[in-house]
Amino acid sequence: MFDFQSSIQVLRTKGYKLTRPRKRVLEVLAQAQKPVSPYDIQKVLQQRGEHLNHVTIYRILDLFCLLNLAHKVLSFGGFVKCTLGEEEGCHRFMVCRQCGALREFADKALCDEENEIAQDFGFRTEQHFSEGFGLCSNCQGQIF
Amino acid sequence: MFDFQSSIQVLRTKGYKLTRPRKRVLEVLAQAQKPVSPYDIQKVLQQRGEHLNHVTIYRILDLFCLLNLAHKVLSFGGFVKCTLGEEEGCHRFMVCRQCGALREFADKALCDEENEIAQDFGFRTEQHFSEGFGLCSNCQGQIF
DNA sequence: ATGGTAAATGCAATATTATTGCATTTACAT
DNA sequence: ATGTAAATGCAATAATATTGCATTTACCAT
Repeated sequence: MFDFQSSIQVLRTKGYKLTRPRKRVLEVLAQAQKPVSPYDIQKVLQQRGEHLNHVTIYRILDLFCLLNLAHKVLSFGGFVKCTLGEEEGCHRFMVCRQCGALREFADKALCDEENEIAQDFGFRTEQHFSEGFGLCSNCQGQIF
Repeated sequence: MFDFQSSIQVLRTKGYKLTRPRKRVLEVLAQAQKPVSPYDIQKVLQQRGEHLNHVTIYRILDLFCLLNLAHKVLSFGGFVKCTLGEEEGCHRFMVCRQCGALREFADKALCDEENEIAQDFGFRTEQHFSEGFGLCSNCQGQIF
């Protein structure tokens, strides 16, 4: 998961309406190479001659997060980005501090290890988020 | 790191003035059992008869994050909390979804593992954040 | 195809959170 | 004590987020 088409499937199968605004937001997320805020999304669509109320975008993003079609990330101001990961409750990102490029991944071993540590503190963890902050391959060579 | 006293040391040794507002914010962070927002901090201090301008609190928190005396966390709206961890560039939390209780920890093995995965994608990561979201020992027994 | 209906969106108002420039105050070195 | 850079306060403004309600739309049954 989740390209544009499979995201649409998720909406349909879970009984949510496939509306024009939802399709537009899905498109933007699918195309984005870095985290985007609700207002970023609005701007992008504006440029394509498509006006969406920001409230609508907020509500759509809430839904998408609920359905695991999108996530909020801490880096770059906690913006949102579509998920590429499959595993339930495991949402891991690496973010380039230079260009904002973002990759999502999932890793069960990491979750297991974190669960063990949590147990030592009496915690039972259900969701795992992580963000590695650094430089992507492109930006490593460059000098700024 | 970092109780109230050692945080004060960090400020002194790095040449930052030890002001009344900074001491107050440090106190609140040190006493907080869950992530607190800038305005949370303002309210707590208000109740103690101490008024701080919110701008000041924002600037103080910026500084504290820069000095690794505080961190921003994603859960509960990206609020801030003092750090308890030592390792450079490794900031891991577990957060109780019920009561907001938060524990910080650091773990080198996790960082190494994440670095390896990052390498496969061409990323070189410098900072690691993670949040495990679940239930603390207190809240596990309770039914809501 | 067409109409009924719940769901989704738009809009307006408002709340919350965050930032900036500049005047004033304060911690700290001398 | 006092000069000075650093820190804070204040006022204005920007950016982000939420709510209630009227209107529109997707999708179902016909």
